[in-house]
Amino acid sequence: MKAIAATGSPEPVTVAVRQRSPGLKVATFNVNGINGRLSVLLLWLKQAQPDIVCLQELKAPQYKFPVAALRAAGYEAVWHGQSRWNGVAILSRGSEPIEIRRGLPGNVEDEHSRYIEAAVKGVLIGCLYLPNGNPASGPKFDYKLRWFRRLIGHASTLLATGAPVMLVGDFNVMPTELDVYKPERWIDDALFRPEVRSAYQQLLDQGWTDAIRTCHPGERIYTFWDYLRNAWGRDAGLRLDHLLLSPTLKDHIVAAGVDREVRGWDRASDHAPAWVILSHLPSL
DNA sequence: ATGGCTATGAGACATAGA
Repeated sequence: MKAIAATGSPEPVTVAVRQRSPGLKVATFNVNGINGRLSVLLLWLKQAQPDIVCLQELKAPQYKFPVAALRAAGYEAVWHGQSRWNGVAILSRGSEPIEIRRGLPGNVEDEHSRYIEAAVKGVLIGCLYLPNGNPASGPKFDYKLRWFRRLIGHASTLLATGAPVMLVGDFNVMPTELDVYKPERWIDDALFRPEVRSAYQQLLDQGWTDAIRTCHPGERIYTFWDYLRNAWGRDAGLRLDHLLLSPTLKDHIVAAGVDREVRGWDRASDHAPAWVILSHLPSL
């Protein structure tokens, strides 16, 4: 809301005017333990003021999600917790996300909490935490590839709806050499293996737009720095967290980026938040 | 190649992360 002084009035009259929205800010943040990281998350929410947030690696069972603290900060949430590992959530500022599904179709045996989907502020949001897959090769790598196949299949059905959709989260993939501080060191890693990069490319080929890369072609941008070996101090980073936009949304990109400084905070996650701002959409 | 660090759940260390 914005106060407008009506001209000609004897006194300033406050008129409620719907402020022109600066746009819809959608962010993703692998928090690496939502309870251990709560102070960092709340401070970042206050500073960054995202409208929609996808969280990964909650590392908390369903009942330990800090719903009250987030509500006090102005966010409603849907989440899929899991004890110790994984866990994903979608936050929405000032409105209730409408949960559409949890878990990807294609394997009822898969009990990892790695995907949740909700309708939020007129956009369909798929929040994902793709398996790490190390060591490659092996059963974990196979699981990663199978999970990726299921994601690609579901992504195509989402696109077929024609709705404004975003696939947002920790993809555990560096898409190109530009996304790795030292590509030759990562050739055989599950995050950079050709099969995985090619799967990511297949996703883009369906018609998805990588918001951060599109806004910053040719630029070295990272979203993750290992806790080990002073990776943050050396800027030895990886770009793992991505925001993919359906064709309807890509023409509305205003800006995209990474809140790098958050990685330098006390008790930081090993990931930094990444975000995109979309201009006002007709449907919103 | 290894180990370095950090989280969780447990109440020591095992396991996963990337």
